[in-house]
Amino acid sequence: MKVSREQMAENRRRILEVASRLFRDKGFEAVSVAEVMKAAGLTHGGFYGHFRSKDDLVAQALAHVLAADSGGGGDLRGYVDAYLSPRHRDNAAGGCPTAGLAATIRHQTPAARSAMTEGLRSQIDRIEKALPELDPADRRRAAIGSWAAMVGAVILARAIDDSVLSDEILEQTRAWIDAGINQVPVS
Amino acid sequence: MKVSREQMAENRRRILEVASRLFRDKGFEAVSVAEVMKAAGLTHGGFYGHFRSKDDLVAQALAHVLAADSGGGGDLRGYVDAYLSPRHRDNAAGGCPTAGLAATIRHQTPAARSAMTEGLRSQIDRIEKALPELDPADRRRAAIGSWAAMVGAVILARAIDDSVLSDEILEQTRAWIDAGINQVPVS
DNA sequence: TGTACATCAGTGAACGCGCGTTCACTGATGTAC
DNA sequence: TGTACATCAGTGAACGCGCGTTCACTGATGTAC
Repeated sequence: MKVSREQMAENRRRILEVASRLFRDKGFEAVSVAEVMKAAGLTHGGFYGHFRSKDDLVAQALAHVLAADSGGGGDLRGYVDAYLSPRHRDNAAGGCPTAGLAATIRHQTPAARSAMTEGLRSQIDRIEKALPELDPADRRRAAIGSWAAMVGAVILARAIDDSVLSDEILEQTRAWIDAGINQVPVS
Repeated sequence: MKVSREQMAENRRRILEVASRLFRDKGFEAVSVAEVMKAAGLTHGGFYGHFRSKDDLVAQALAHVLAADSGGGGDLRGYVDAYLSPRHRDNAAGGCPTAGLAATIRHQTPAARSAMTEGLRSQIDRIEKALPELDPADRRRAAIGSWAAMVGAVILARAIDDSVLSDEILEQTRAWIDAGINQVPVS
C-alpha cells in the first residue's frame, strides 16, 4: 500500500523519534529494528525503504535528537537544576541523549561518533553563552567541567540501586557546580 | 578432562579477569560467552560449571573488578591526573570499570546494580579520605562532584572523534576539579 | 605407599530463538494524456 | 477535469547467522582400601 509523500516523510520522522526514545531507554543493541517499526505503527519490512541499515538508523536518530536538544540556552541555574533532578534521572527515554547514549557511542559507526561530536560541541557552546559574566578562559573551563559533572552524575545516579545515595549524587553535584561557577575567578 | 581444584580456581579467576577486560572494551552485550571462554583458553561448554548464566558472569565480573579497583587512595592530585589522561581514555579495556560500564548497568540484573552501588560507595569514601583538609560537608561535596566530573569527562572524551576536543575535555575538567578542590571553602 | 575406581572439570556437537536483512507481492498515489 | 496505468511505500514470509544454553561424553583427579 503506497502512501503519500507527506505521509512517508511523517512516517520517517516518527521512526526517528520513536527510535531515539527506545535507544535512550534500552540502549542501541537491545532495541530491534522490528521493535522500532512496531512502535512507529509500521511493519519491519518497510524499514529499508527509509534507512540503509540499523547502523544508519542509529546515526540518524542520534543526529536528530541531538539537533532537537537545546538545553542550557538562557537560564543556566534552572537548566542544571532540572538536569540533576530525580525526574530527569528517572526519565531516560525522554531525557538527555548524551547521558543516555554517550558511553556506548564508542561501539558505533563513525557517522554516529561524528553526530555525537557535533552535539557535544554545540552543547559546550550553549553553556558558555549562558556564562557571559566570566572571562573566556574561566568560561570555557566552567562550561566543560560542569557539563562533564552533569553527565557523569546522571549516569552514576541511574546506575545504582540505592535511591538515597542516588539522590545525594544529584544534589551534591548540583551544589559542587554551583560553587564552581560562582567563584570561578580562581586565585 | 578433569582438572585439579587449584587449576579450576585459577580458571575461574582467569575467566573473571578476561571477562572484565572484554566487557570494559566492548560492552556487556557485544561480548559472547564463547568469546570470554576462548580468551581464557577454554571452550564454551565448560562455562556453566563456573557460572549459572551470562548475567551471573556479568554481576560477578563487575564485583570482581570493582573490588580490585582501588584508585584515589593517597595522592588525589596524581590520581585525577592519571584518570583524566589520554592514556586512560585510550585504554578502556584496562581502565576504570565505572567509566566503561556504569551507563549500561541500568539494563543489567539487580545483582550487577548492587555491585555497582557498593563500588560507587567505596570510591566516594576513598576520595573523601584523600581530602582530609576540608571540613566534612565540603569534603563530601568535593568527592562526589569531582568523581562525577571525572567519570563524565572520560565518557565524553571517549565518545567523540575529534582528538583535539577530546584532549581539551580531559584537560579542562582536570583544571575545573583542581580549582574546585583548592577553594572549596566557599563564600 | 600403591592400586582401583568414582568423581567431575572440561569438550564440542547440537538445540531453539531472535536478530538484521531480503524479496515477491499489494494496492493507493500521482502522473500522462 | 477525468481516466488509465506506471510507480513505489508498505506488507509479511523467509533467509542465514550468532547467540545463550544443554548434554552425552572424556579422561585426569583424588579418595577408599
